[in-house]
Amino acid sequence: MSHHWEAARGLREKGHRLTPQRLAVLEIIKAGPGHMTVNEVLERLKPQYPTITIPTVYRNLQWLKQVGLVAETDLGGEGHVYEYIADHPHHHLVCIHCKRVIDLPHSSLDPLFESVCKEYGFEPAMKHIAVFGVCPDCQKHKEGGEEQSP
Amino acid sequence: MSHHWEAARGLREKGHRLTPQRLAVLEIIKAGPGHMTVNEVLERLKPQYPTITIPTVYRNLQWLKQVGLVAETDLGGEGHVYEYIADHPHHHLVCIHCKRVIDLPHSSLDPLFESVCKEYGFEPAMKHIAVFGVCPDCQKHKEGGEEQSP
DNA sequence: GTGTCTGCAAACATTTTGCAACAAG
DNA sequence: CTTGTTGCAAAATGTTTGCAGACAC
Repeated sequence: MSHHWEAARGLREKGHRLTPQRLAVLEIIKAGPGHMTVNEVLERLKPQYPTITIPTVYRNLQWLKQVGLVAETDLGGEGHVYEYIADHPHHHLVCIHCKRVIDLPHSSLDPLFESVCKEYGFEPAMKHIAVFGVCPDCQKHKEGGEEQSP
Repeated sequence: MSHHWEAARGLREKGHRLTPQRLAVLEIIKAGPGHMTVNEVLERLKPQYPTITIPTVYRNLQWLKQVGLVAETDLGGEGHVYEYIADHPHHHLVCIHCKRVIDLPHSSLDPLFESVCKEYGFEPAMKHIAVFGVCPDCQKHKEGGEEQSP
């Protein structure tokens, strides 16, 4: 449960400083259910680190994104969401009605990425893509529930 | 240069109110070069409508988006960008280095949209998708220009 | 010990809202 | 005339910054 510190250890060699807050943010984001907003990360951090503040969370999330351990995505809600991505990139289908998020394997994006790469010489660098649309359930009851968040 | 009012006329039938500001926003966004931020729209509006304000621009942009004449996208910069889309959807490749935006025909997205539709029963509803990555030029001089905005 | 990170407070930018006056239909 | 829109001011986010003290290395 703590061998992912090794990934962080490697970062220390590269001149990065491993503070408790950084490792805590990393653990939270790794353990968390899918993606989390900055505030969700903060709330889960507070029990262990009551003194932690939003700027620190922002800075550490940016840092984690920069070193490639975390992906930042805009799922259309309030603010960005962050997710741990070690080595198996995946993406999201976001229902614009019920706000449900369906995981999309990276392979579905491959054709797009490849055609973009071959036809335009453009090298996609997205760890996460959010495709907005209507999920099967909401297609059935199109006049049913607009908002079914918990 | 004003036959696109017909599109707007049709909206009046459906109970939408056609104010000068709305038509002005539509004209600006239609004439504008590609995509524009809210502030860019506002600035271009001001010469003709010195009294127009940000909330009005926001509201009218939302309205245009709702009636399907304008697409809203997050290109990663500050705030969203808006673009006129009558009937030929297209998408964007955004270079994370030089910020250049390359147009991507809708056909490149078709395989993705179809696979998502068939395999997940999920109906994509995105008018615009932004794919972030590195453009050919920036791949060549990888240590060259990070920021080459005007 | 040095240089970076944290925490605090405040600033910032973007987007939204309440409301009185106004204009489209 | 009736209903929806405008413009103004202000608020509500979400995110960033400056700085003194603390901490990793």
